Amino acid sequence: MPRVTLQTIADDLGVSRSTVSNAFGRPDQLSDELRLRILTRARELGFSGPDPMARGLRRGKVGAVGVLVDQGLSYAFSDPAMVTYLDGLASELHLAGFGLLLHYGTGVRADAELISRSAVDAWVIASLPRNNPSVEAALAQNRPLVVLDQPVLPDVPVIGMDDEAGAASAAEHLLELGHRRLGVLTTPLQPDGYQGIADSKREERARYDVASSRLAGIRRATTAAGVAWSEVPVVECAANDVDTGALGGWELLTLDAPPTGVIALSDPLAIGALRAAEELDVPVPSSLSVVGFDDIPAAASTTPPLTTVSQPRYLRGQLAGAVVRRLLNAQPAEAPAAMPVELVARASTGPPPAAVAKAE
Amino acid sequence: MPRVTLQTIADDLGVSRSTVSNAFGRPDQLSDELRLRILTRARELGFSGPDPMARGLRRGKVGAVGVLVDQGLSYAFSDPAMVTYLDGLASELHLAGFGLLLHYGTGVRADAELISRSAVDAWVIASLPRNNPSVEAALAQNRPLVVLDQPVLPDVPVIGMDDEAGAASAAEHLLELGHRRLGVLTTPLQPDGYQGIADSKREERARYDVASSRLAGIRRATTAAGVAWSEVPVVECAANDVDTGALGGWELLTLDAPPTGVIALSDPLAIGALRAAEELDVPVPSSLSVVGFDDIPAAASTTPPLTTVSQPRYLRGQLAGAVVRRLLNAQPAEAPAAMPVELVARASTGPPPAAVAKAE
DNA sequence: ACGGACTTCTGAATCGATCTAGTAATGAGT
DNA sequence: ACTCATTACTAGATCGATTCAGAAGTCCGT
Repeated sequence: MPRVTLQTIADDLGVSRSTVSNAFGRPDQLSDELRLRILTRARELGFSGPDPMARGLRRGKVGAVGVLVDQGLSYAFSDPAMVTYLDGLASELHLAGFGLLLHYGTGVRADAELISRSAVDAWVIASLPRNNPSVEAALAQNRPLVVLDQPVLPDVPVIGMDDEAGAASAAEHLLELGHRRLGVLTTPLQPDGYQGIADSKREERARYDVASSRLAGIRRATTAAGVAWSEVPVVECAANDVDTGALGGWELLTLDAPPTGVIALSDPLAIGALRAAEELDVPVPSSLSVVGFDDIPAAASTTPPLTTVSQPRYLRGQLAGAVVRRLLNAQPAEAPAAMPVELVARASTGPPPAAVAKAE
Repeated sequence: MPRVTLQTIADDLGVSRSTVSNAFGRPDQLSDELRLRILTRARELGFSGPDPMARGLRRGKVGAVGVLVDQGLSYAFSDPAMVTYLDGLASELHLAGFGLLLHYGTGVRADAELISRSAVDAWVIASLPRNNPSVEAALAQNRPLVVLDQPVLPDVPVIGMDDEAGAASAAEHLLELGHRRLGVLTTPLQPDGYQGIADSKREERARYDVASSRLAGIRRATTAAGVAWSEVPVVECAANDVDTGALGGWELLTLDAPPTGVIALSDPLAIGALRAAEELDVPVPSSLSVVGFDDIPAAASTTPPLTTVSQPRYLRGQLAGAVVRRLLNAQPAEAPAAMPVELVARASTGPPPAAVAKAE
């Protein structure tokens, strides 16, 4: 049994294919009476509308925006901040009639190949490392493309925040409270699963721009306050989740001279640090202050509630969608200004313990 | 500047379009030397491979599987069980070269329209209510289709579990411990945002098959044990998350005759119930037993660790992917057997308090 | 020197729609 | 009665690839 196409219906009804096409796509081009007859007969014949592929070819649009996410889906979606971004993105694009085509941005050759073969109208890169073949593949398609967070690419709009300033404000918050002994818990710097102290070489070679900028912000703030960067231990966590954060927290808190203030580059890591502190019987905030990043919903209900750098994530997702739409309409997409960040001071931070403060 | 196509390259090199096509898709059809020349020139001209749409039209495949999720993305992805399903699904399909095209399955007319217009090779319905226009739209495309969990549809393979048996075993577990006063916390029965006691009418009209089956299982078990179903309060939660679960938990625990055993139809709801118990100073498990459903990762580390009905979610996602692949290869997809379920007894359940047990 | 078997490449049909330009018919205005 | 619009529909080119049937050339064995 051959497939039902516009032609099938046209022949059946004795009208031209164009007319049938118009019945679906341009109701004003034919009489209501005929249109109704066509639609009815189409339904009877089991025709569910013009073939999306053929229409896509002719029109030059498919109604899908490709999204490249890091690693596995569970990884991407176990990060609450990412979920919120994607939710904002999806809602905005959905309104404009686009679906989200999810692909792994692993950078593996076969995956990059897949990306080249994907029928989409535009691409959104959702927080990937630099020098990623998957990203190259998406770029090569010469379609509109926007980046969420990272990587920073020439001539590509990035929807990001002022990571450096945000991180600096987190550090300044602790410094102003009197902390001199700081520690950092960072999200991965390279996609290689490394866990542990990140030396300066590793820091320089970072392939995640966001982590890079945040570290730079902290470095700037500490240096300005007279705290040498070399004395700030940076522990890299292999994944961005609470368990891994707890691991990193242990590592920081069991150092010979443990920090009195910890800056985590994400809330899950910060929550992990809180857990580590609890497990090690280090009271927060009296003996240890913890600052997070992103202000995910859970941040408000930790014990104690987490001080964190807030950013409008849903909004940023939406903005990314809006920029994609502009680009698709061939409107210039002035690179949007970085979104504002704001430190939300809750109860996980306070002055350092007197003893340590005096020892300085 | 016109677009670069196979023809552009063919003309440039003085070969036929077919040969250029073969250079990309069938390396054995031409000499290595010519192939290399074509590929090189193509790269120079900024050609990133055959147009996916055109290829899709001709081949009848696009390399994308549509996924219909309930409500918003954040809703779908705030459900850890769903994320795990999708992860398994994505990993399986990814191997076969497919991306996931996410669409909302809201059932709104405009959305259903979008679905009809989507270029995909197959559909996966990820846990939607019955009588959903979006599902109809996907079905109408006459493409391979599988359902994850719900809705149950004639002639459509469902990747599900034996919800009734699982729920029954949860109820039996409590009954065997001696509980006679049970309460149920259910996920939505209808997609209308209702929160509160679900009467029998609402139960009958449920549009979520999974919740329906689980309730039926509990009913069977309680009835068999001589506990009248009409005496088991069923509180419906408007959303499947911890906060909403806590709300429902409050409602159950502040009844005139509060239950000593609560069966939650999902782990987030169960965790919410634990929180409500804590807030109300009801000790678990000495005064209250709580059973969850799904065994999400968080279930093992609640206080106390949650007794829950475990099911292989990642595996089920993969299985769904495998079934899609079979269907795409026109192989018959014998409806796969329902996956095994298993009650994992942890510390959130125990015998009912003596006083209440005696009172019965 | 001839038939067969390869290898390498080409021509043309085809996938299923959209869309521009144009035809035929009807009605309105002068 | 003649022009000019408007409405309702159609013919045919087009989007950019894939693929099958064959053409042209090369190599081999007899």
